[in-house]
Amino acid sequence: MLSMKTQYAFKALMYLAQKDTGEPVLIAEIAEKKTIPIKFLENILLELKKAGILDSKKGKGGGYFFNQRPSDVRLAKVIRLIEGPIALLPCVSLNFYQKCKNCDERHCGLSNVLKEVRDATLQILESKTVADIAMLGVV
Amino acid sequence: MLSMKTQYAFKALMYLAQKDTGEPVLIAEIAEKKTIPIKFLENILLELKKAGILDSKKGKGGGYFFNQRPSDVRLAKVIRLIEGPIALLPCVSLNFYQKCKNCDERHCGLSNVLKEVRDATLQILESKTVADIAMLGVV
DNA sequence: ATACTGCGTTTTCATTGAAAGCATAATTCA
DNA sequence: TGAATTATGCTTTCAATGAAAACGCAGTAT
Repeated sequence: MLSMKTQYAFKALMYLAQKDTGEPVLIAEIAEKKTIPIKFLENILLELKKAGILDSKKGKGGGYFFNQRPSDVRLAKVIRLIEGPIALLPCVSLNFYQKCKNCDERHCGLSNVLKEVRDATLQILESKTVADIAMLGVV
Repeated sequence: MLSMKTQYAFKALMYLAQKDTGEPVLIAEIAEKKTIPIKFLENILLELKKAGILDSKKGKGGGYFFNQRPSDVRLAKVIRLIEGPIALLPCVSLNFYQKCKNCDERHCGLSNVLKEVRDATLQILESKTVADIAMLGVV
């Protein structure tokens, strides 16, 4: 299951994408509209900024806005950034690989199956973007 | 990512399935061969027993053994039992459904995508069994 | 200059994961 | 019957993580 943090990240991104105007949006506004604890949200938005997905402006008229186009932000990227590995085991992860003790991966039936799961999952999460999930939200 | 507990559960099940002989196997033997903390393993095996997957016998010559055939134990069942929901969000889970606040699921782009992920995942985890992953392990 | 707004650092609190300890119940075998 | 063997039940512990709250600093517009 995705953590609260990741869920909040998606809600914030969807909100920004739906507002559509390129104008900066206040953290406080996102927090209120999406009922996210404001200090927690600050953290999340900062991570998204450091990853190059969002950018921000301080002072009056400041706030957060997209640095990349929402249609360029793949869901897999957001999940890896906020949540961590997508795979179900470390020894199956592409981006966070770690060898698992006590199992020879070449012949481990479990990791073979979980690789299939990973690939099926990634095929979806790498093809869908923030723009996709924001559009459906508006319907 | 799957918890240690779930990984241990799979290791134990694979070990039992590979031994093949219907004879009871000591908790201590599984714990040693698979380097699993013994008291933790006791708990796990007990859960598997309560779920009807394994059975046990006390006293000399006792231990754990399969109650169902390994080829009847789907991976999805084990994960749901030990780990919990397979879906990435509660509002997308079949077996552990919970409504999520602040989002109308019918029109939520995120939950729509995560439903696709869930279905792709389940298609694999519902079709593979303990027997499958145990066989590959022996190759 | 000052109000506004994001940034940084630290602390807290509750929950969960991952065990360890110890006593009890069932079974076998001598 | 009794002792050894093995699983079961119940409680406690310990560390890590998730989810925040507190407080103050830094940049920007007017």
